[in-house]
Formats: sequence, C-alpha cells, structure tokens
Amino acid sequence: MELEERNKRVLQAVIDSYIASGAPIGSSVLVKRFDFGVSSATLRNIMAELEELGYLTHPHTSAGRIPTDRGYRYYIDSLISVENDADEFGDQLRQAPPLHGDDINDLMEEASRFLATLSHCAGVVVAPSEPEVNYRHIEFVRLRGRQVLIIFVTDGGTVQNKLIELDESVRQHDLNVFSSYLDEELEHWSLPEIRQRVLERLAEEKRLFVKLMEETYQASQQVRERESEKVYIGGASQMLESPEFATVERMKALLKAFEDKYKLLKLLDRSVAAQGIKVFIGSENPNFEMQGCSMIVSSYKAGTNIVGTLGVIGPTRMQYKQVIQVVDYTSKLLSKLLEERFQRGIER
Amino acid sequence: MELEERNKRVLQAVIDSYIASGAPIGSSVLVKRFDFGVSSATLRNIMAELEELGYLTHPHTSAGRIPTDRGYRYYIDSLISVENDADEFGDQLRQAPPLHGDDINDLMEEASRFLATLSHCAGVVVAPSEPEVNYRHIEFVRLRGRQVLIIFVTDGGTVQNKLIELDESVRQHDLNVFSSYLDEELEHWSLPEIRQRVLERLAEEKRLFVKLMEETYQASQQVRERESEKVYIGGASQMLESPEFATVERMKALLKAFEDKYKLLKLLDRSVAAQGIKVFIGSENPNFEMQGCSMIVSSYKAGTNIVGTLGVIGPTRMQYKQVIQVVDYTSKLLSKLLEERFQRGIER
DNA sequence: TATTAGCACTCTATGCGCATGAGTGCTAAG
DNA sequence: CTTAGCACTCATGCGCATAGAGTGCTAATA
Repeated sequence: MELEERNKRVLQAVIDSYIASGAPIGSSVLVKRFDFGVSSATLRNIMAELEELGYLTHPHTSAGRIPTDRGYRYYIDSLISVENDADEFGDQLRQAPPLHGDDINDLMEEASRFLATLSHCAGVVVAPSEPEVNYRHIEFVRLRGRQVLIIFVTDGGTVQNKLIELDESVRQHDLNVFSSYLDEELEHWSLPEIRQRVLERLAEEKRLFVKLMEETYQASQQVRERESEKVYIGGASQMLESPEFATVERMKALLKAFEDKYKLLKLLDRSVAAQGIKVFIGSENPNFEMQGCSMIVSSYKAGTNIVGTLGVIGPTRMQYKQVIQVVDYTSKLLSKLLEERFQRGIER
Repeated sequence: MELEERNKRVLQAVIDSYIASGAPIGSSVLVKRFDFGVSSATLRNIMAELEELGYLTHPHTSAGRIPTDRGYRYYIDSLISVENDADEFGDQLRQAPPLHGDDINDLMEEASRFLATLSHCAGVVVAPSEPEVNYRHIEFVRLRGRQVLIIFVTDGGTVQNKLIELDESVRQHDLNVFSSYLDEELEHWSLPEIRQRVLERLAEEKRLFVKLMEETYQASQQVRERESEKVYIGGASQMLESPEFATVERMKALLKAFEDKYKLLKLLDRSVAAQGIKVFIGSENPNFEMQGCSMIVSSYKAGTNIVGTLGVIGPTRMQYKQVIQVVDYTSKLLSKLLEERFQRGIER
C-alpha cells in the first residue's frame, strides 16, 4: 500500500496542480512546473502506475490526469501536513474580523458565514445537541385564559419556549409559586429527577402542580427536539462560484440537499463522536445528492462538554490545506468564545 | 391606450401560450390553437401592432413573439380575472395540507414552504414588524454574577430575549421585585411610558431600578431590531426548476439575492402599506439582481392589526393566475390562523 | 378599407467534415 | 530503469451547407 517516495511526490504534484488549475494535468505540465529530474515519458509511466492503483484517472484518452476520490483520500491522509504555526494563511486567518454575537443563535449564524467567507465554500454549523441540558430557570407566563407560555433558560443562557394549553384556567400566582419551587429544586436536580419527585411526593395532594409538571416535562422534550434540529448554513452561493458547479443539474441537486437540512444534520451528527477534523471526500458521503462534494467537519465544545458540529461543504476540488485550517481555527474560536461566555458568568 | 377587443384577445392568447410552453409564439401556432377566424397573415399584422405598442417583442427576426414586461403588466391588470370561486385549482388549494405550527416561527417557516410547494416558486414570509409591540410580561433571570437575561413576552406569545451585563452584581430577589412591578405597570402602559415614569418618579431613590429600567429599555430596542429582520424563504430550489434559470449566471445572481435577506426585506416592506395583492414584474423590481423575476406579494394581519408581508418570487414567465390565487389564499389562511391563535386566548 | 395569399428574406439550429493540438501508450534504444 | 520517438485517440473549434420556422411586404381580393 505504501508508495515509492517519488510516486508520492508525483501524486502530490498532480493533485496540487489540479486543485490550483482545475484542468487535467498532463505529463508536460509536470515537467514544466516541477523539477523531478526525469522526462515526461517517465512521468507518464508513473502516472499510469498511479492510475492502475486507483489514485488517478483521466476523463478521456487524450486528456491529462485528475485525482480520483481515492487519490484525494491518500492526499489528505498521507501527503499534506497542516502546520498551524507561522504560515501566511494562518496569519490571515487570525486577522479575520472576530465573531461578536452575544445571542447564541446570532453567534452560530455568524460562525457559518465566517466559515463560508474564509473557505469559499458553504459553511455549516449545527447547534449543540445538549443531550443533558441543565435548565437554570423555568418560567410560566399566563397569556390568555388557558394558554400558558413556558420559558426554559439553560445554563448557557439559551432561551427556549413552548406554548401549552391547560384544561382549566390557572392564576398567574399559582404559576409563580410553581416556578419558584422549580427554581429551588433545579439547583440540585435535573428536570426528569424533579418530575419524579413531584410525581411521588405530591401525588393527589396538589393536582394542579402535578398536571403542570407533566406539561412542563413534555414541553421540555418537544423543545429539545426542535432545538436540536438547528442547522445554520452560510454562503451557499459561495461554493457555486467554483467551476465544478457550472452545470445547472449539479447546482440544483446541491441546493435541494441544503434545503433538506435534516438530512444534512444526520450526516454531520454521525461524525460528532470523533475528536478533531474529519474529511469526507466525494463518494464517501453516503446517500447524499452531492457527487463531487467534500465535507470538512470538526466538533466544538460549548462550556463544559456540550458539543456541536461545524464545517464546510465544497467541491471535491478544494484547497484542502487552507480549508482544514479554517475549520480547525473556527472550531477552536467558537469553543473559546462559548467557554468565555460561560466563564464570564462564573467569576464573581 | 385601450386596445381593440380583438387585439386584446390576441395578446392574451400569446401570453397564455407563452406561459404554457415557454417558446416564442408564432402566428401559425395561434391559428392552430385558437379560433380567431382570421388568417395567420392578419395575426402577423396584429402582432406587429402589439409589438409597436411595446407589449410584445421577438428575440430575433425569424422567431415568434414573447411578452415584454409591459405586456405582462397589461396582462395582469386588464386581461386575467382571478375568480376565487369554484375552479379546480381553488379546490386543489383548499385540499392542501394545512399549517399547524404552534410556535410562531415554525408557522412562518411552514407558510413559506406552503407557498413554495403550491406555486413552484420561492416562498417568502416576512415576520410582522410590530411597530408598536405590547409586551405582556418581562422577566429577569440572573445567570451568573453580573449577567442577566431579560426575557420579553409579547401579547401574541412571541418570546424574545437579550443577555445584558450589569456593572454590579444583583440579587435575583431584586430582579423579581422589579419584574413584578413591570408586570403590573404593563397592563396600563407601554414600555417607553413606564420608562418615563420610572425615570421621573424613582430618580435618585432607587438607583438599581433606574439602571435596570434603562438596560431593559435598550435591550427591548435591540431585540425589536433583530426580530424585525426575520425573513423566511422556502423552496428556493423550486424556482430553479423552470428553464429560465437554465443559465448558471442567473441562478447564482438569484441565490446571492436570497442570501442577502435584508435587501429582500426592504423590497417587500415597501409594499406592506397596500392592501391586497401586488404584482411586480421583471424590471419593475428596482435595484434587485433579479432580471427575469416577478414577485407576487400580499400582506397578512396578525391579531388586531399587526401586519406582515408574504409572497412568492418566481420567473417572469409564471402561472400568474394560479400563483395569485395561492398567495391570496395563503395570506388569508395565515391571517385566520393568527386570529384564531389570538382569539383562543381571549375567550375564557 | 380590412383581409388574405404568396413569396422573398432573415436568422437559428443542426449536422458534417476537417484541421488542430494536447496528451497518451507503446516500443525500441540508451 | 530511463528516454526518445512515433502512432493513435479524442475533444475542440471552425467553416459551411442545409432545413425550417417565422416574419415583413406586396399585390390581389372582398
């Protein structure tokens, strides 16, 4: 499986050139632009060998070589090294205008645009799925008659809300009492635990509260579901700039995929578990109408260990080295911002 | 300015045919498909006349006629009649799956997809701008240290929130006291009025409350700004189906325009004032990178008289008659839903 | 005076042939 | 193992001829 050193260098040269130019790379181009110390004929032999192994292909007999998905995979895994330190692009990255949204939704949207701008691809951010949310505060507001608005505030300052309808009318005072009760309990227990306690202890005694607790619990489930489906996509039109999407068919397919955010979410979520950067190349994206697309994703931390996913989707032929840096940088940046947000509250 | 009856009918025939087929309409097609009782030569003369007047044009000498924007305008204003009653499309419309989101944001998004699906265009819904919001409840939640989350609940059940940072730490108890105070006052006064009262009456006496009031007021302004920028776009890829967007350039321009939601907002907002359906054809859309696009918009009421805008954007060559029905139906549907939402609360 | 038939004209779209050039694969010599 | 050389393939672009659609105009007609 391990290639000869020279062949590696040729493969890298082909892929680099192809990424840069977008046109199939012939042996003569390699001779002109690189110094392998061999003739074009030898390069042809090497390229034929690389094609044999499945790393390269050519669109027709008399055309130059282009990388296959497998070739890109090898390129990512073995050929490029991403040095975060001290290269011009890294500096450029650090000089990018920072994110500053104080609302968490704004922040996510900003981050997706940030990714898009710097990578010239579509930026995608999936909001933290928060499997174990700690609510800090739960508030009930009586709207009109039997309508009650439940407001959930998480530790991180995210606010979610859900409108419920009770069987009977209820006084705001009772709601306040219950809210205070919940607030106190929330310091020690999670919502499911509190629910358990209420069900056990209050049973018949305070029907209203039991009822309210049930409604609240269900609402929190629903809210969490809705919340966990949040996908932010920024700069989708960015990636249409690249010539690979010059055909209308492809563009349409791509946009359809973007509109079906849920599919995207599932795809991205699968990679959440892994730490660090993951790269999915072309056909490696399963059941996704995105032939010719690559995804570069990373996860980010929010506060303690609540984790979301973020990344970019672009043409298979993209500037992997730079884009990987962008994704890495952004995930760290976002983690830091969320951490700060968290800390800023704790101290004092 | 008024055309002869026969010429009108020819113009309508040409536009109808063109909308149906998408190809330039020649005199022979008209003879075949319609029964004007005249020969193709006469029709040629009539069409030449209509071209003279600016209603038709032809892409090159030996091609059939296609409508100009002016032609479409005349078509909309004078030629088509939209009977809401008893036609098959109306029935089809009423059989469409209803909207059911209970959260107001969900509802808007659903509505935009509803529009898109039924019109085969991109659906756009602009959230009510609520120039005079009546807050029903304002809640303060102390997060950590000096961070306080302000939660605004409007009459309609919309929840908005904003994180602020105070100079000094504050106890939740004080926040609760202030919140109760506000709640009582909110029944009689609007937020700016309350602010005025607090500033006048409490002046030096209770510095914390004055401070809090100021912060709350500012936050409410900011929140309103953010909220009023909400534009929901559904099914943008729908409209790319039509052959007019077969060129990549156009598609890109269009998508860029969609991404810049703010521009769209301003455009749509301008037509809010008018009641009923408005149709903007092609070049009538000012400074909008949407050559070849038409917009059909209407306004909807939410509760009493808070008003939003909704509509579709599609190719100039669209099924105006049907799409106008769709937009009309949707705006009424949404108004009704919001009204119900409002009523359901009031009764008991 | 309005309509119509007829015809020349224009322009597009399509297909074919051909030349060009890029790039390969193969072979035989170094 | 490398290289020079050569035949071969294929996409691309250009020129040209042709077919067909549709018009505009003119002269005849009702």
